[in-house]
Amino acid sequence: MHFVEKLGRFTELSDDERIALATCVETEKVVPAQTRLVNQGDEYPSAYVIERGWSFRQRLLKDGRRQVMNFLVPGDAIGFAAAFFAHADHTVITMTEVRYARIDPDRLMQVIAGSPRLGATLFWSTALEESVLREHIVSLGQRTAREHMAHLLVELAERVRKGGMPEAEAQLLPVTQILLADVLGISPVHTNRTIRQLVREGVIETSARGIALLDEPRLRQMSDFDEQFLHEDGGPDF
Amino acid sequence: MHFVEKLGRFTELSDDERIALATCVETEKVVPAQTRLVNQGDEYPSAYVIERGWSFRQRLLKDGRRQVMNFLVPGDAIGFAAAFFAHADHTVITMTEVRYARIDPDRLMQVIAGSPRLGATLFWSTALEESVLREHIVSLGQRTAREHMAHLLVELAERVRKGGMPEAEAQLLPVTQILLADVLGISPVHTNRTIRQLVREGVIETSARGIALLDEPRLRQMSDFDEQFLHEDGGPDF
DNA sequence: CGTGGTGTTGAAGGAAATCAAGCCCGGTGG
DNA sequence: CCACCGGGCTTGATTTCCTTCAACACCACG
Repeated sequence: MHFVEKLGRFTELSDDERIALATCVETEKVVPAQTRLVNQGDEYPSAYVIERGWSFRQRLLKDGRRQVMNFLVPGDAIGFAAAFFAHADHTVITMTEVRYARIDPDRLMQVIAGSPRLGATLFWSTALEESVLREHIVSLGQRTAREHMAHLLVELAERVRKGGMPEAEAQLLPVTQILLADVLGISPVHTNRTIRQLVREGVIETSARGIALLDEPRLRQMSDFDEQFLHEDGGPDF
Repeated sequence: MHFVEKLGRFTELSDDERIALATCVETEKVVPAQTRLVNQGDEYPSAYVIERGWSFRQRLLKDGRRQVMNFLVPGDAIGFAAAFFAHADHTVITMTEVRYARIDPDRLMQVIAGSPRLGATLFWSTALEESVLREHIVSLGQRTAREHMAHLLVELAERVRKGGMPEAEAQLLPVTQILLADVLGISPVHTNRTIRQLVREGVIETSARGIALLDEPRLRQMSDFDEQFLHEDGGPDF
Protein backbone atom coordinates (compact mmCIF):
# COMPACT_ATOMS: atom_id res chain seq x y z
CA MET A 1 0.00 0.00 0.00
CA HIS A 2 2.76 2.43 -0.84
CA PHE A 3 0.23 4.56 -2.60
CA VAL A 4 -1.79 5.27 0.51
CA GLU A 5 1.38 5.79 2.50
CA LYS A 6 2.75 8.25 0.00
CA LEU A 7 -0.31 10.41 0.01
CA GLY A 8 -0.38 10.08 3.76
CA ARG A 9 3.00 11.74 3.94
CA PHE A 10 1.54 14.85 2.34
CA THR A 11 -1.66 15.22 4.27
CA GLU A 12 -2.87 13.81 7.51
CA LEU A 13 -5.41 11.29 6.26
CA SER A 14 -8.28 10.07 8.38
CA ASP A 15 -8.81 6.35 8.80
CA ASP A 16 -11.90 6.61 6.63
CA GLU A 17 -9.87 8.19 3.88
CA ARG A 18 -7.22 5.53 4.13
CA ILE A 19 -9.76 2.79 3.89
CA ALA A 20 -11.52 4.45 0.99
CA LEU A 21 -8.24 4.83 -0.87
CA ALA A 22 -7.32 1.24 -0.25
CA THR A 23 -10.47 0.08 -1.99
CA CYS A 24 -9.11 1.58 -5.22
CA VAL A 25 -6.18 -0.80 -5.26
CA GLU A 26 -7.00 -3.78 -7.40
CA THR A 27 -4.59 -6.56 -8.19
CA GLU A 28 -0.91 -6.44 -7.37
CA LYS A 29 1.53 -7.84 -9.88
CA VAL A 30 5.23 -8.66 -10.03
CA VAL A 31 7.08 -8.44 -13.35
CA PRO A 32 10.74 -9.02 -14.29
CA ALA A 33 13.24 -6.41 -15.46
CA GLN A 34 12.86 -5.08 -19.01
CA THR A 35 9.07 -5.34 -18.97
CA ARG A 36 7.05 -2.68 -20.74
CA LEU A 37 4.32 -1.37 -18.47
CA VAL A 38 3.13 1.26 -20.95
CA ASN A 39 3.76 1.46 -24.67
CA GLN A 40 4.13 4.70 -26.58
CA GLY A 41 1.29 4.99 -29.07
CA ASP A 42 -0.89 2.37 -27.45
CA GLU A 43 -4.01 3.13 -25.58
CA TYR A 44 -3.24 3.99 -22.00
CA PRO A 45 -3.66 0.67 -20.20
CA SER A 46 -4.75 1.82 -16.76
CA ALA A 47 -3.42 3.58 -13.69
CA TYR A 48 -0.71 1.99 -11.58
CA VAL A 49 1.28 2.68 -8.48
CA ILE A 50 4.83 1.35 -8.18
CA GLU A 51 5.43 -0.55 -4.97
CA ARG A 52 8.88 -2.02 -5.44
CA GLY A 53 11.80 -1.73 -7.87
CA TRP A 54 13.00 0.72 -10.51
CA SER A 55 11.50 1.80 -13.83
CA PHE A 56 11.77 4.74 -16.20
CA ARG A 57 9.75 6.68 -18.77
CA GLN A 58 11.14 7.25 -22.22
CA ARG A 59 9.99 8.85 -25.44
CA LEU A 60 11.17 7.77 -28.87
CA LEU A 61 11.62 10.01 -31.91
CA LYS A 62 10.83 8.69 -35.37
CA ASP A 63 14.50 8.36 -36.28
CA GLY A 64 15.27 6.24 -33.24
CA ARG A 65 16.68 8.81 -30.85
CA ARG A 66 15.24 8.45 -27.39
CA GLN A 67 14.99 10.68 -24.35
CA VAL A 68 14.45 9.34 -20.86
CA MET A 69 12.05 11.61 -18.96
CA ASN A 70 12.47 10.43 -15.42
CA PHE A 71 12.82 7.44 -13.19
CA LEU A 72 9.98 5.87 -11.24
CA VAL A 73 10.55 4.69 -7.70
CA PRO A 74 8.21 3.13 -5.13
CA GLY A 75 5.29 5.39 -4.38
CA ASP A 76 5.28 6.93 -7.87
CA ALA A 77 2.13 6.79 -9.93
CA ILE A 78 1.64 5.97 -13.58
CA GLY A 79 -1.20 7.23 -15.69
CA PHE A 80 -3.32 9.14 -13.21
CA ALA A 81 -3.43 12.23 -15.33
CA ALA A 82 -2.20 10.75 -18.57
CA ALA A 83 -4.98 8.20 -18.62
CA PHE A 84 -7.22 11.03 -19.73
CA PHE A 85 -5.40 11.00 -23.05
CA ALA A 86 -6.41 8.56 -25.74
CA HIS A 87 -2.84 7.43 -26.38
CA ALA A 88 0.34 7.22 -24.33
CA ASP A 89 3.02 9.60 -25.56
CA HIS A 90 5.73 7.64 -23.82
CA THR A 91 6.86 4.16 -22.82
CA VAL A 92 7.46 2.87 -19.30
CA ILE A 93 10.02 0.09 -18.85
CA THR A 94 11.16 -1.71 -15.72
CA MET A 95 14.86 -1.79 -14.86
CA THR A 96 14.58 -4.36 -12.09
CA GLU A 97 11.93 -6.75 -10.93
CA VAL A 98 8.98 -4.50 -10.12
CA ARG A 99 5.87 -4.95 -8.04
CA TYR A 100 3.00 -2.64 -8.84
CA ALA A 101 -0.67 -2.26 -8.01
CA ARG A 102 -3.42 -1.51 -10.47
CA ILE A 103 -5.70 1.32 -9.45
CA ASP A 104 -9.34 1.36 -10.49
CA PRO A 105 -9.81 4.82 -12.01
CA ASP A 106 -13.59 4.84 -11.71
CA ARG A 107 -13.46 3.83 -8.11
CA LEU A 108 -10.81 6.47 -7.46
CA MET A 109 -13.06 9.06 -9.02
CA GLN A 110 -15.86 8.09 -6.68
CA VAL A 111 -13.61 8.25 -3.68
CA ILE A 112 -12.37 11.69 -4.64
CA ALA A 113 -15.90 12.88 -5.18
CA GLY A 114 -16.53 11.91 -1.58
CA SER A 115 -13.43 13.65 -0.27
CA PRO A 116 -12.17 16.80 -1.97
CA ARG A 117 -9.18 16.77 0.36
CA LEU A 118 -8.07 13.52 -1.22
CA GLY A 119 -8.49 15.03 -4.64
CA ALA A 120 -6.36 17.98 -3.68
CA THR A 121 -3.74 15.66 -2.27
CA LEU A 122 -3.63 13.71 -5.47
CA PHE A 123 -3.39 16.95 -7.39
CA TRP A 124 -0.51 17.90 -5.15
CA SER A 125 1.41 14.75 -5.91
CA THR A 126 1.02 15.53 -9.62
CA ALA A 127 2.40 19.00 -9.00
CA LEU A 128 5.39 17.43 -7.31
CA GLU A 129 6.06 15.27 -10.32
CA GLU A 130 5.89 18.34 -12.50
CA SER A 131 8.47 19.98 -10.30
CA VAL A 132 10.86 17.12 -11.01
CA LEU A 133 10.29 17.56 -14.74
CA ARG A 134 11.03 21.25 -14.49
CA GLU A 135 14.27 20.54 -12.70
CA HIS A 136 15.20 18.14 -15.48
CA ILE A 137 14.64 20.95 -17.96
CA VAL A 138 16.98 23.20 -15.99
CA SER A 139 19.62 20.49 -15.92
CA LEU A 140 19.38 19.76 -19.63
CA GLY A 141 19.42 23.41 -20.58
CA GLN A 142 21.94 24.93 -18.21
CA ARG A 143 24.04 22.39 -16.38
CA THR A 144 27.19 20.77 -17.74
CA ALA A 145 27.27 17.00 -18.11
CA ARG A 146 29.15 16.76 -14.84
CA GLU A 147 26.73 18.96 -12.92
CA HIS A 148 23.74 17.24 -14.45
CA MET A 149 25.00 13.81 -13.50
CA ALA A 150 25.72 14.86 -9.93
CA HIS A 151 22.33 16.49 -9.66
CA LEU A 152 20.52 13.45 -10.97
CA LEU A 153 22.26 11.13 -8.55
CA VAL A 154 21.42 13.29 -5.55
CA GLU A 155 17.83 13.72 -6.69
CA LEU A 156 17.35 9.99 -6.98
CA ALA A 157 19.00 9.30 -3.64
CA GLU A 158 16.65 11.81 -2.09
CA ARG A 159 13.51 10.52 -3.77
CA VAL A 160 14.33 6.92 -3.07
CA ARG A 161 14.93 7.73 0.58
CA LYS A 162 11.44 9.21 0.88
CA GLY A 163 9.90 6.49 -1.27
CA GLY A 164 10.46 3.73 1.22
CA MET A 165 12.77 1.65 -0.94
CA PRO A 166 14.75 -0.92 1.05
CA GLU A 167 18.12 0.51 2.11
CA ALA A 168 20.10 -2.10 0.18
CA GLU A 169 18.50 -1.30 -3.18
CA ALA A 170 18.34 2.42 -2.53
CA GLN A 171 22.13 2.70 -2.39
CA LEU A 172 22.53 1.49 -5.93
CA LEU A 173 21.22 3.04 -9.13
CA PRO A 174 20.77 0.07 -11.48
CA VAL A 175 21.45 1.80 -14.81
CA THR A 176 23.54 1.05 -17.86
CA GLN A 177 25.60 3.94 -19.17
CA ILE A 178 23.61 3.90 -22.39
CA LEU A 179 20.43 4.52 -20.45
CA LEU A 180 22.10 7.25 -18.46
CA ALA A 181 23.27 8.88 -21.69
CA ASP A 182 19.67 9.15 -22.82
CA VAL A 183 18.69 10.72 -19.52
CA LEU A 184 21.41 13.36 -19.70
CA GLY A 185 20.96 13.92 -23.40
CA ILE A 186 24.61 13.20 -24.19
CA SER A 187 26.47 10.41 -25.98
CA PRO A 188 27.34 7.13 -24.24
CA VAL A 189 31.03 7.86 -24.72
CA HIS A 190 30.81 11.19 -23.01
CA THR A 191 28.68 9.65 -20.28
CA ASN A 192 31.46 7.17 -19.63
CA ARG A 193 34.11 9.87 -19.43
CA THR A 194 31.99 11.88 -17.02
CA ILE A 195 31.43 8.87 -14.79
CA ARG A 196 35.13 7.92 -14.85
CA GLN A 197 36.04 11.42 -13.78
CA LEU A 198 33.62 11.34 -10.84
CA VAL A 199 35.02 7.94 -9.86
CA ARG A 200 38.58 9.30 -9.97
CA GLU A 201 37.48 12.11 -7.70
CA GLY A 202 36.09 9.56 -5.29
CA VAL A 203 32.50 10.80 -5.16
CA ILE A 204 30.90 7.75 -6.77
CA GLU A 205 31.67 4.11 -7.33
CA THR A 206 30.69 1.81 -10.17
CA SER A 207 30.13 -1.90 -10.23
CA ALA A 208 28.56 -4.40 -12.57
CA ARG A 209 25.18 -3.73 -11.02
CA GLY A 210 25.14 0.05 -11.13
CA ILE A 211 26.33 3.27 -9.56
CA ALA A 212 26.70 4.00 -5.86
CA LEU A 213 27.19 7.35 -4.14
CA LEU A 214 30.25 7.79 -1.94
CA ASP A 215 30.28 11.50 -1.14
CA GLU A 216 26.80 12.95 -1.33
CA PRO A 217 27.72 16.32 0.18
CA ARG A 218 30.26 16.97 -2.56
CA LEU A 219 27.80 15.87 -5.21
CA ARG A 220 25.26 18.32 -3.83
CA GLN A 221 27.80 21.06 -3.86
CA MET A 222 29.04 20.47 -7.39
CA SER A 223 25.51 20.34 -8.78
CA ASP A 224 24.22 23.34 -6.86
CA PHE A 225 21.46 21.09 -5.58
CA ASP A 226 18.51 23.05 -4.24
CA GLU A 227 17.03 21.37 -1.21
CA GLN A 228 13.71 22.97 -1.90
CA PHE A 229 12.87 21.55 -5.24
CA LEU A 230 11.47 18.30 -3.94
CA HIS A 231 9.25 20.47 -1.78
CA GLU A 232 9.64 18.90 1.58
CA ASP A 233 8.32 22.20 2.83
CA GLY A 234 4.80 20.97 3.16
CA GLY A 235 1.83 19.47 1.47
CA PRO A 236 -1.55 20.98 0.71
CA ASP A 237 -2.62 23.48 3.27
CA PHE A 238 -5.94 22.75 4.96
CA MET B 1 -13.42 34.49 -19.15
CA HIS B 2 -10.80 32.61 -21.07
CA PHE B 3 -10.45 30.25 -18.17
CA VAL B 4 -13.99 28.98 -18.39
CA GLU B 5 -13.74 28.79 -22.17
CA LYS B 6 -10.54 26.81 -22.02
CA LEU B 7 -11.93 24.18 -19.71
CA GLY B 8 -15.07 24.21 -21.81
CA ARG B 9 -13.03 23.07 -24.77
CA PHE B 10 -12.04 19.92 -22.93
CA THR B 11 -15.36 18.90 -21.48
CA GLU B 12 -18.90 19.81 -22.24
CA LEU B 13 -19.72 22.01 -19.27
CA SER B 14 -23.24 22.58 -18.08
CA ASP B 15 -24.50 26.11 -17.58
CA ASP B 16 -24.45 25.55 -13.84
CA GLU B 17 -20.82 24.57 -14.01
CA ARG B 18 -19.95 27.59 -16.09
CA ILE B 19 -21.64 29.89 -13.66
CA ALA B 20 -20.00 28.22 -10.69
CA LEU B 21 -16.60 28.52 -12.30
CA ALA B 22 -17.16 32.16 -13.10
CA THR B 23 -17.74 32.92 -9.43
CA CYS B 24 -14.12 31.93 -8.78
CA VAL B 25 -12.82 34.74 -10.92
CA GLU B 26 -12.04 37.72 -8.77
CA THR B 27 -10.46 40.88 -10.05
CA GLU B 28 -9.07 41.27 -13.53
CA LYS B 29 -5.90 43.23 -13.93
CA VAL B 30 -3.81 44.63 -16.77
CA VAL B 31 -0.06 44.98 -16.36
CA PRO B 32 2.66 46.22 -18.72
CA ALA B 33 5.46 44.16 -20.28
CA GLN B 34 8.35 43.09 -18.03
CA THR B 35 6.11 42.73 -14.97
CA ARG B 36 6.85 39.95 -12.52
CA LEU B 37 3.68 38.03 -11.73
CA VAL B 38 5.44 35.47 -9.55
CA ASN B 39 8.83 35.71 -7.90
CA GLN B 40 11.11 32.74 -7.36
CA GLY B 41 11.59 32.20 -3.63
CA ASP B 42 8.62 34.30 -2.60
CA GLU B 43 5.48 32.88 -1.23
CA TYR B 44 3.15 31.88 -3.99
CA PRO B 45 0.92 34.92 -4.44
CA SER B 46 -2.28 33.34 -5.67
CA ALA B 47 -3.74 31.55 -8.66
CA TYR B 48 -4.16 33.36 -11.96
CA VAL B 49 -5.45 32.76 -15.42
CA ILE B 50 -3.90 34.60 -18.35
CA GLU B 51 -6.47 36.27 -20.55
CA ARG B 52 -4.39 38.30 -22.96
CA GLY B 53 -0.73 38.70 -23.93
CA TRP B 54 2.48 36.70 -23.56
CA SER B 55 4.50 35.68 -20.50
CA PHE B 56 7.04 33.05 -19.59
CA ARG B 57 8.30 31.03 -16.64
CA GLN B 58 11.97 30.99 -15.78
CA ARG B 59 14.18 29.50 -13.13
CA LEU B 60 17.45 31.05 -11.97
CA LEU B 61 20.51 29.19 -10.75
CA LYS B 62 22.62 30.65 -7.98
CA ASP B 63 25.37 31.67 -10.37
CA GLY B 64 23.01 33.62 -12.59
CA ARG B 65 22.32 31.13 -15.35
CA ARG B 66 18.65 30.93 -16.17
CA GLN B 67 16.42 28.44 -17.93
CA VAL B 68 13.08 29.37 -19.43
CA MET B 69 10.57 26.57 -18.78
CA ASN B 70 7.76 27.50 -21.10
CA PHE B 71 5.65 30.30 -22.43
CA LEU B 72 2.22 31.22 -21.13
CA VAL B 73 -0.52 32.17 -23.55
CA PRO B 74 -4.16 33.13 -23.03
CA GLY B 75 -6.06 30.37 -21.28
CA ASP B 76 -3.00 29.16 -19.37
CA ALA B 77 -3.14 28.96 -15.62
CA ILE B 78 -0.58 29.99 -13.04
CA GLY B 79 -0.26 28.49 -9.63
CA PHE B 80 -3.16 26.08 -9.48
CA ALA B 81 -1.02 23.21 -8.42
CA ALA B 82 2.07 25.11 -7.42
CA ALA B 83 0.14 27.20 -4.94
CA PHE B 84 0.21 24.13 -2.71
CA PHE B 85 3.92 24.72 -2.25
CA ALA B 86 5.15 27.15 0.34
CA HIS B 87 7.49 28.91 -2.06
CA ALA B 88 7.57 29.47 -5.80
CA ASP B 89 10.45 27.64 -7.45
CA HIS B 90 10.27 29.87 -10.51
CA THR B 91 9.52 33.38 -11.70
CA VAL B 92 6.80 34.45 -14.14
CA ILE B 93 7.43 37.55 -16.24
CA THR B 94 5.25 39.22 -18.84
CA MET B 95 6.64 39.84 -22.32
CA THR B 96 3.83 42.10 -23.49
CA GLU B 97 1.01 43.91 -21.81
CA VAL B 98 -0.96 41.17 -20.10
CA ARG B 99 -4.46 40.93 -18.76
CA TYR B 100 -5.05 38.28 -16.15
CA ALA B 101 -7.71 37.25 -13.69
CA ARG B 102 -7.13 36.30 -10.11
CA ILE B 103 -8.80 33.07 -9.08
CA ASP B 104 -9.99 32.55 -5.53
CA PRO B 105 -8.46 29.20 -4.56
CA ASP B 106 -10.83 28.56 -1.67
CA ARG B 107 -13.84 29.27 -3.79
CA LEU B 108 -12.43 27.05 -6.53
CA MET B 109 -12.01 24.26 -4.01
CA GLN B 110 -15.66 24.57 -3.03
CA VAL B 111 -16.79 24.54 -6.62
CA ILE B 112 -14.75 21.45 -7.35
CA ALA B 113 -16.12 19.75 -4.28
CA GLY B 114 -19.55 20.30 -5.77
CA SER B 115 -18.57 18.97 -9.18
CA PRO B 116 -15.98 16.24 -9.47
CA ARG B 117 -16.21 16.58 -13.24
CA LEU B 118 -14.79 20.06 -12.95
CA GLY B 119 -12.02 18.78 -10.74
CA ALA B 120 -11.15 16.14 -13.28
CA THR B 121 -11.16 18.71 -16.04
CA LEU B 122 -8.79 20.92 -14.11
CA PHE B 123 -6.63 17.90 -13.46
CA TRP B 124 -6.67 17.24 -17.19
CA SER B 125 -5.46 20.71 -18.04
CA THR B 126 -2.55 20.18 -15.65
CA ALA B 127 -1.73 16.95 -17.41
CA LEU B 128 -1.65 18.83 -20.69
CA GLU B 129 0.81 21.30 -19.31
CA GLU B 130 2.97 18.44 -18.14
CA SER B 131 2.92 17.07 -21.66
CA VAL B 132 4.37 20.34 -22.95
CA LEU B 133 7.14 20.14 -20.34
CA ARG B 134 7.95 16.60 -21.40
CA GLU B 135 8.24 17.67 -25.00
CA HIS B 136 10.62 20.42 -23.92
CA ILE B 137 12.76 17.76 -22.26
CA VAL B 138 12.86 15.78 -25.48
CA SER B 139 13.87 18.87 -27.43
CA LEU B 140 16.60 19.85 -25.00
CA GLY B 141 17.98 16.35 -24.79
CA GLN B 142 17.75 15.09 -28.34
CA ARG B 143 17.07 17.76 -30.90
CA THR B 144 19.69 20.01 -32.49
CA ALA B 145 19.40 23.77 -32.03
CA ARG B 146 17.78 24.03 -35.44
CA GLU B 147 15.23 21.29 -34.79
CA HIS B 148 14.49 22.61 -31.34
CA MET B 149 13.86 26.12 -32.64
CA ALA B 150 11.58 24.88 -35.39
CA HIS B 151 9.70 22.70 -32.94
CA LEU B 152 9.22 25.50 -30.46
CA LEU B 153 7.87 27.87 -33.09
CA VAL B 154 5.34 25.34 -34.34
CA GLU B 155 4.29 24.42 -30.81
CA LEU B 156 3.63 28.04 -29.94
CA ALA B 157 1.75 28.71 -33.17
CA GLU B 158 -0.40 25.72 -32.38
CA ARG B 159 -1.05 26.61 -28.75
CA VAL B 160 -1.74 30.21 -29.51
CA ARG B 161 -4.20 29.19 -32.19
CA LYS B 162 -6.17 27.14 -29.66
CA GLY B 163 -5.77 29.72 -26.93
CA GLY B 164 -7.93 32.30 -28.60
CA MET B 165 -5.23 34.93 -29.03
CA PRO B 166 -6.13 37.58 -31.59
CA GLU B 167 -4.84 36.65 -35.05
CA ALA B 168 -2.61 39.70 -35.31
CA GLU B 169 -0.67 38.96 -32.14
CA ALA B 170 -0.67 35.24 -32.69
CA GLN B 171 1.39 35.58 -35.85
CA LEU B 172 4.29 37.15 -34.02
CA LEU B 173 6.38 35.68 -31.23
CA PRO B 174 7.52 38.71 -29.21
CA VAL B 175 10.88 37.40 -27.99
CA THR B 176 14.40 38.73 -27.78
CA GLN B 177 17.11 36.38 -28.96
CA ILE B 178 18.58 36.36 -25.47
CA LEU B 179 15.32 35.04 -24.08
CA LEU B 180 15.12 32.48 -26.84
CA ALA B 181 18.66 31.37 -26.04
CA ASP B 182 17.59 30.59 -22.49
CA VAL B 183 14.64 28.61 -23.76
CA LEU B 184 16.76 26.49 -26.07
CA GLY B 185 19.61 26.16 -23.61
CA ILE B 186 22.18 27.57 -26.06
CA SER B 187 24.19 30.79 -26.27
CA PRO B 188 22.71 34.00 -27.69
CA VAL B 189 25.28 34.00 -30.46
CA HIS B 190 24.37 30.52 -31.59
CA THR B 191 20.70 31.41 -31.31
CA ASN B 192 21.31 34.26 -33.68
CA ARG B 193 23.11 32.08 -36.18
CA THR B 194 20.34 29.50 -36.05
CA ILE B 195 17.71 32.17 -36.65
CA ARG B 196 19.66 33.74 -39.50
CA GLN B 197 19.93 30.36 -41.18
CA LEU B 198 16.19 29.77 -40.93
CA VAL B 199 15.62 33.25 -42.34
CA ARG B 200 17.96 32.52 -45.27
CA GLU B 201 16.00 29.36 -45.93
CA GLY B 202 12.85 31.43 -46.02
CA VAL B 203 10.90 29.59 -43.31
CA ILE B 204 10.76 32.46 -40.81
CA GLU B 205 11.03 36.22 -40.80
CA THR B 206 12.38 38.58 -38.13
CA SER B 207 11.48 42.13 -37.32
CA ALA B 208 12.07 44.50 -34.46
CA ARG B 209 9.01 43.14 -32.70
CA GLY B 210 9.71 39.44 -32.95
CA ILE B 211 9.67 36.33 -35.11
CA ALA B 212 7.02 35.35 -37.63
CA LEU B 213 6.47 31.98 -39.31
CA LEU B 214 6.50 31.89 -43.10
CA ASP B 215 6.51 28.19 -43.91
CA GLU B 216 4.94 26.19 -41.12
CA PRO B 217 4.80 22.90 -43.03
CA ARG B 218 8.56 22.93 -43.55
CA LEU B 219 9.12 23.84 -39.91
CA ARG B 220 6.98 20.89 -38.90
CA GLN B 221 8.90 18.62 -41.16
CA MET B 222 12.34 19.71 -40.03
CA SER B 223 11.45 19.37 -36.35
CA ASP B 224 9.66 16.05 -36.69
CA PHE B 225 6.69 17.68 -35.02
CA ASP B 226 4.26 15.17 -33.57
CA GLU B 227 0.69 16.29 -34.01
CA GLN B 228 -0.36 14.22 -31.05
CA PHE B 229 1.61 15.78 -28.29
CA LEU B 230 -0.77 18.62 -27.64
CA HIS B 231 -3.41 15.93 -27.29
CA GLU B 232 -6.16 17.25 -29.44
CA ASP B 233 -7.39 13.69 -29.34
CA GLY B 234 -9.82 14.30 -26.59
CA GLY B 235 -10.42 15.49 -23.10
CA PRO B 236 -11.48 13.57 -20.04
CA ASP B 237 -13.73 10.69 -20.78
CA PHE B 238 -17.07 10.73 -19.00
C1' DC C 1 23.32 63.10 -28.35
C1' DG C 2 25.26 59.85 -25.37
C1' DT C 3 23.93 55.29 -23.49
C1' DG C 4 22.47 50.77 -22.91
C1' DG C 5 20.14 46.85 -24.74
C1' DT C 6 19.77 44.10 -28.79
C1' DG C 7 21.26 42.06 -33.08
C1' DT C 8 25.02 40.62 -36.24
C1' DT C 9 29.27 38.71 -37.74
C1' DG C 10 34.24 36.95 -37.56
C1' DA C 11 37.82 34.33 -35.21
C1' DA C 12 39.50 31.23 -31.81
C1' DG C 13 38.84 27.90 -28.25
C1' DG C 14 36.43 24.24 -25.84
C1' DA C 15 32.95 20.73 -24.92
C1' DA C 16 30.88 16.96 -26.70
C1' DA C 17 29.98 13.80 -30.81
C1' DT C 18 31.66 10.52 -33.73
C1' DC C 19 34.72 7.01 -35.26
C1' DA C 20 37.42 3.25 -34.04
C1' DA C 21 39.53 -0.36 -31.43
C1' DG C 22 39.99 -3.34 -27.60
C1' DC C 23 38.37 -5.11 -23.12
C1' DC C 24 35.62 -7.84 -19.78
C1' DC C 25 32.04 -10.91 -18.83
C1' DG C 26 27.97 -13.85 -19.08
C1' DG C 27 25.52 -16.81 -22.03
C1' DT C 28 25.15 -20.33 -25.54
C1' DG C 29 26.14 -23.96 -28.32
C1' DG C 30 29.34 -26.96 -30.67
C1' DC D 1 35.11 -27.50 -21.88
C1' DC D 2 36.00 -23.87 -24.51
C1' DA D 3 35.16 -21.15 -28.64
C1' DC D 4 32.26 -17.80 -29.87
C1' DC D 5 29.17 -14.05 -29.51
C1' DG D 6 26.90 -9.89 -28.02
C1' DG D 7 26.29 -6.26 -24.81
C1' DG D 8 28.23 -3.09 -22.07
C1' DC D 9 32.44 -0.53 -20.67
C1' DT D 10 36.82 2.00 -21.64
C1' DT D 11 40.05 4.79 -24.05
C1' DG D 12 42.42 7.39 -27.97
C1' DA D 13 42.02 10.26 -32.21
C1' DT D 14 39.50 13.24 -35.04
C1' DT D 15 35.64 16.12 -36.23
C1' DT D 16 31.64 18.96 -35.34
C1' DC D 17 28.84 21.95 -32.92
C1' DC D 18 28.58 25.39 -29.90
C1' DT D 19 30.76 28.85 -26.78
C1' DT D 20 33.39 32.65 -25.85
C1' DC D 21 35.55 36.83 -27.00
C1' DA D 22 35.51 40.82 -29.62
C1' DA D 23 33.97 44.44 -32.51
C1' DC D 24 30.51 47.08 -34.56
C1' DA D 25 25.78 48.56 -36.22
C1' DC D 26 21.26 49.80 -34.92
C1' DC D 27 17.73 51.91 -32.44
C1' DA D 28 14.78 53.30 -28.61
C1' DC D 29 15.09 56.29 -24.80
C1' DG D 30 16.33 59.57 -21.41
